[in-house]
Amino acid sequence: MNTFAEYTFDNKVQLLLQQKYNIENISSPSDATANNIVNSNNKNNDQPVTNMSLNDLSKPKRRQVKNACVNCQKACKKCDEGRPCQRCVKYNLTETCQDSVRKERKKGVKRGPYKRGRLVQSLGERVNKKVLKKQDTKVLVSTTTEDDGSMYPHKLSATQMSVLPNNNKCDSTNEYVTPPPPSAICSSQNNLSGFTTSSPYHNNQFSHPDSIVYNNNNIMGEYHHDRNNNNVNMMPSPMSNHIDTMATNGQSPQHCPPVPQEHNLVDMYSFYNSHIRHEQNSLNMYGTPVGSPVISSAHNPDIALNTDFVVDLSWQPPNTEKFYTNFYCQ
DNA sequence: GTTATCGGAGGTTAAAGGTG
DNA sequence: ACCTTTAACCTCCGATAACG
Ligand SMILES: [Zn+2]
Ligand SMILES: [Zn+2]
Repeated sequence: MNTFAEYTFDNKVQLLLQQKYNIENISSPSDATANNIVNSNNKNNDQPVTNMSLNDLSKPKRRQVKNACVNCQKACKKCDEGRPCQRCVKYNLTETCQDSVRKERKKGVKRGPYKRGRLVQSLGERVNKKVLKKQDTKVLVSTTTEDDGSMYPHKLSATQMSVLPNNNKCDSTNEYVTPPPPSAICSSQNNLSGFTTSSPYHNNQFSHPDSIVYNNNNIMGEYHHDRNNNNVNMMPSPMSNHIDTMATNGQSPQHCPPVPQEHNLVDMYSFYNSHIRHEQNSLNMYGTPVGSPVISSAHNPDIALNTDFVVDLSWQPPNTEKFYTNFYCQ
């Protein structure tokens, strides 16, 4: 049974999630395990958690009733749901077979800080869970991977996805900014330190969307970043003929410092976030500076090997409905 | 041998602690 | 606001005691 049928991802992604969480249906209980425990002040690393099925081999779980009857409780014996319960019938205690009363849990008991640290899930983990819980069924997908420039999810495979941090939203103001540019698997002519003018990301810029909204196997919308629509605050991407920035809306390109080459996405995006976006992005001008990362799996094999999705979580464009989880697929 | 007892292993769950 | 951890509270397995 495929419980992901109504999802917007291709079968490979669904299979990957199923295998990863060792589940068959969505209502399975919490899958939190001791994996990936870090100190609460540590940074989130985006290594995916595997082996959700470590305790597969353990004995079956003990079943117990929610509320034992008074007689069984006193005897420390197994009760059942019936009133009278089987044991009370057997011992002729049917008149007194009633639910035992449960104490209310004490309030105000201080505990101190967590002793074992906190299970910090990578962004990808969290998003996967959302997917499994059928939240955010509207998904924005952007990709640039195929040779033909197609952006459509059915062309993607799970192994080509990776995870990005959630840096889309301004933390301390009401200003919403563009998310960082999507990474892309690029041809060898691209590198980490900048876009080239012949990036396959844009080699079909007028015939292929840079992003699409994909919902229940239907294409809900396409977005081209050379459109000048302020309200459609899609991620910017570099125009091939823009040297300094990828300003939209006919505004002049502006100079900005290049993003240093980094070998991990978190670092790159945190740089982008802290140094670039506040200078470059505003409600009126969305720009991606030269030097914004374009990731090539050839340049950073770890990305291809260790990650599943490229994801930006929800952000809110000005004066529009809330957007949903975005999956950037490498 | 049969039944009663009950320590404590294992299960449940809501308040405390933590994050964005 | 929402999620995870922790521990209070619970059930009942199974070792042992009590019984006859
Ligand atoms: Zn009972
Ligand atoms: Zn009973």
